[in-house]
Amino acid sequence: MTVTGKPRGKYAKTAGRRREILEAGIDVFSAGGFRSGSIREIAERVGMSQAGLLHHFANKNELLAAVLELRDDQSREYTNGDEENGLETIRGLIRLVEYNSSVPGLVELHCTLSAEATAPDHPAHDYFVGRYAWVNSFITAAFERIQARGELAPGVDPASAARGLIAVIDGAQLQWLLDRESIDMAEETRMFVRLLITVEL
Amino acid sequence: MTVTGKPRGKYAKTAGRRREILEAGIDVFSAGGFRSGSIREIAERVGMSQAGLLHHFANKNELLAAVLELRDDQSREYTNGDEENGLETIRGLIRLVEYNSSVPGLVELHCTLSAEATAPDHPAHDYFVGRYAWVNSFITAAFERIQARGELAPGVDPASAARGLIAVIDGAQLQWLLDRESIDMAEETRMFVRLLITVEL
DNA sequence: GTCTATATGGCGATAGAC
DNA sequence: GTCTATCGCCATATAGAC
Repeated sequence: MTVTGKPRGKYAKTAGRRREILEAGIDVFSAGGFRSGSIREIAERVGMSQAGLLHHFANKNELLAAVLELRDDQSREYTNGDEENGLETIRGLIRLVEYNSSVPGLVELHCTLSAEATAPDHPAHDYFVGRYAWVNSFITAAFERIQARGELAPGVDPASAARGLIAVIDGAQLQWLLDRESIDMAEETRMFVRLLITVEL
Repeated sequence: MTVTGKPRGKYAKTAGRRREILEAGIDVFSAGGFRSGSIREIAERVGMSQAGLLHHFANKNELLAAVLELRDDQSREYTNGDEENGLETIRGLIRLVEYNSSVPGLVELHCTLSAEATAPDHPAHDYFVGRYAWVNSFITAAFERIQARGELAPGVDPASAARGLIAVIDGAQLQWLLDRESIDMAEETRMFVRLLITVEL
């Protein structure tokens, strides 16, 4: 949605500032959630006043939307695997989980906001509902291709496998955030996938 | 921790009042989380002033602790199965998930608060860390007994199975709260358990 | 583009009357 | 046991100077 043609002149500085704000926004919303995180604190982190921040984003909701968009852009790079090969899609997902272990802030952001957003009146509710529906159909399609090659364990339904895989990933994140020594998110994910397929992962 | 000997006289009314407050607390903390939920709103729901509520609970944190304790008391009844039979313990867990489908408020409370409490400075952080550790060892022990009877699928580690089962349950709750039509929590849990064992569930 | 100042309102906690 | 009143703090958003 960002205008892409003009990153020069004084707009370059503005774009940089916006980016700084979004990074700080990830940190603050990660730790306190959206409702309790304050744009004041985000502003202080980038060394400006709260009113100064609101020059770049009309209001708090718009800032949240921009934060979510940035997060999406970043993690989408990981899912760009071979679209034809279902197993490769799943492997890409596991690589994403592995990468997530190195950026606790992003995991915290997702976990905190997705739970908060289960409330129907939350400003990110529709975003998360849509996102889960999309991810679900994406992973279901991958398992369907795996099944078509006869590599899905007998009695396993692709859609159910997708829901289960997403659940395992989210649930493992929660356990990991509560106690980082308690679980290896990627390993737990691999364990689950191995139960679902008949070939080497 | 409640004094159990004296539910008569004027204390009976107080105990009833406390209970009312806790029920309303579940509703409010479910919807808005602890940080954004206000004791003012809880008070209004039971028809009293905020100061009146604070006669029963010294402060907001103490109210949260009491809410969590009540929730624990309620769900503990479901885990009282046959301690010797590992599979029966798992079945009890699935019955609990089934029951949860009928009380969205409790699911919301757990999902919202556990995510919020991943922040180390959250007043319920220690509670959730301890609770997950306890549940984990409880379920691990169940899978160990299943394994001892030769009913665990080959190559499955009891501790890993426990972590995975907890993850599936938590993750399914999140999907269910975001879209109640998208998933059957108990069925998804059963699907996972069937992958882990070699006998009928 | 960033600031100060301010309007407006919600919060938790306490003091003290009844 | 419950209330009203109030204190002190923090929040978002806006107006207007520079």
